[in-house]
Amino acid sequence: MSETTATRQTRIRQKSAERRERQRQETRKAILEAATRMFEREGYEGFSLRQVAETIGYTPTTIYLYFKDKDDLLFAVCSQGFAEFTEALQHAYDTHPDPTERLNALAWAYLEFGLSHPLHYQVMFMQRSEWVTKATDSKGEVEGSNSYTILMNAIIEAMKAGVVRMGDPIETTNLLWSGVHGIVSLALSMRGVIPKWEESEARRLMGNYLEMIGRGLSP
Amino acid sequence: MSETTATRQTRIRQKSAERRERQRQETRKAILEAATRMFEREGYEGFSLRQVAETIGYTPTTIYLYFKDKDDLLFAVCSQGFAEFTEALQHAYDTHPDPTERLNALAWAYLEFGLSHPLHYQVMFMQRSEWVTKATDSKGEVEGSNSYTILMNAIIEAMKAGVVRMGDPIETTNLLWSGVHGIVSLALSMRGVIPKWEESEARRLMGNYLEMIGRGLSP
DNA sequence: TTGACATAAATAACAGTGTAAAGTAGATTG
DNA sequence: CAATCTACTTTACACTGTTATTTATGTCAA
Repeated sequence: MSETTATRQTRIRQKSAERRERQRQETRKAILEAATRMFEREGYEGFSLRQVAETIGYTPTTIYLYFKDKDDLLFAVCSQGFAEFTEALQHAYDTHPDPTERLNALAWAYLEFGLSHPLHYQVMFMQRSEWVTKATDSKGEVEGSNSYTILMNAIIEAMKAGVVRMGDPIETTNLLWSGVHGIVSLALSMRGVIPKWEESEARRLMGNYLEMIGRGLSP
Repeated sequence: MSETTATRQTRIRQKSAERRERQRQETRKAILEAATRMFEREGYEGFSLRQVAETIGYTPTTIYLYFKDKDDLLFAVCSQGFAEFTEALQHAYDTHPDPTERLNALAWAYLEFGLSHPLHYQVMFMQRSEWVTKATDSKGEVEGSNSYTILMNAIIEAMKAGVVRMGDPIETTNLLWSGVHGIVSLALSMRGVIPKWEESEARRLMGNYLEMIGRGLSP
């Protein structure tokens, strides 16, 4: 009997540990969600640890039990952004078999992500761009699944298909990347500053850009 | 006699007022210079009003007698950056009569400014891009003397000369602008983050970009 | 069941930040 | 000489992120 009680006790103990762990992940998730809402409302500069804590009825210091510091929390918020971004590109990649259309679709998806997640985009690629590597590293992603490599693969295939002139794939990827990044970052920077720079202008610019590199990159 | 003393007094009073005004501008300049040094060392996020005050032996509140608030001081720092930037572009414009070379020179000057003034560039065009208009407005510049218009004029002339295909000058300017901005901002964001992205990579990328748009924009 | 222990959360405190209101020596002026 | 004006400081407030310390609360073995 001592044996059965022993096993029962260990079972209970394990269940208990599981439940505690589950609860821990739950409050962690609650903090993260509150932080995300907070970030999407206030942006990078207005993001405040204490306010996040307040909205979910915790003391500021409690957050430190679940995240190393403010940066760590904000990075967790951004990680979701990176995941969504990669997913958007991957979807564009998967749904367009034709090499040329695929490249265009990737550029458009890139733009749409930036326009629909301006705050995320800005912190991911402008304010805290050092996180781009940290994000892909921490998720242990294989080479082929991060956003940069998706773009590069599309370019390599376009080269193979003979619709893009041959050359160092990395250089060409950087060329395309900096182009779309320039359009997106400029659109986000200038929206509300220069009247002309609404979303429509960003889209027209992207159209012109794709048209131009269609000529400039053709073999 | 009362008249001569009266005029003498008024003269003295005026000189005194002038001297006070001169001293006032002097301390204002001292604050601005300290702020500039501070900014170039600490960057946008690390920029602190109280530290600026400390380095020049003033109380924090004194700065408010010369600048409206922290933002106003930082904007004054940036204004110098904008002036230098415009000057660099203007110089590139003036020293290259050939339309094609002129466009290339403008792009290279743009890149060099960004690489040699990374902190200024980032705050001017990435963190606080709303100041681009404020800067040109406050200086009361004519249409033709700000950086954007320099670029556009170069493009208009390149179109007239038949080396760039006809089209809406504004659209083409935006295309070129977003391209070089993409290269510069990405270079600054990724320096130190991705090993490959040193300055040399930015320059190689600019070379490729100019080569490509040479084909893509040719008539 | 009780006493030791671990875990979660809160308190208190520190060193910063920008900013506004009130006070204070010293020059300027009638 | 007294009043006023000017440049500046002192004081204070409401924030910020972060650390060390306490206080409950639940878990666990004897």
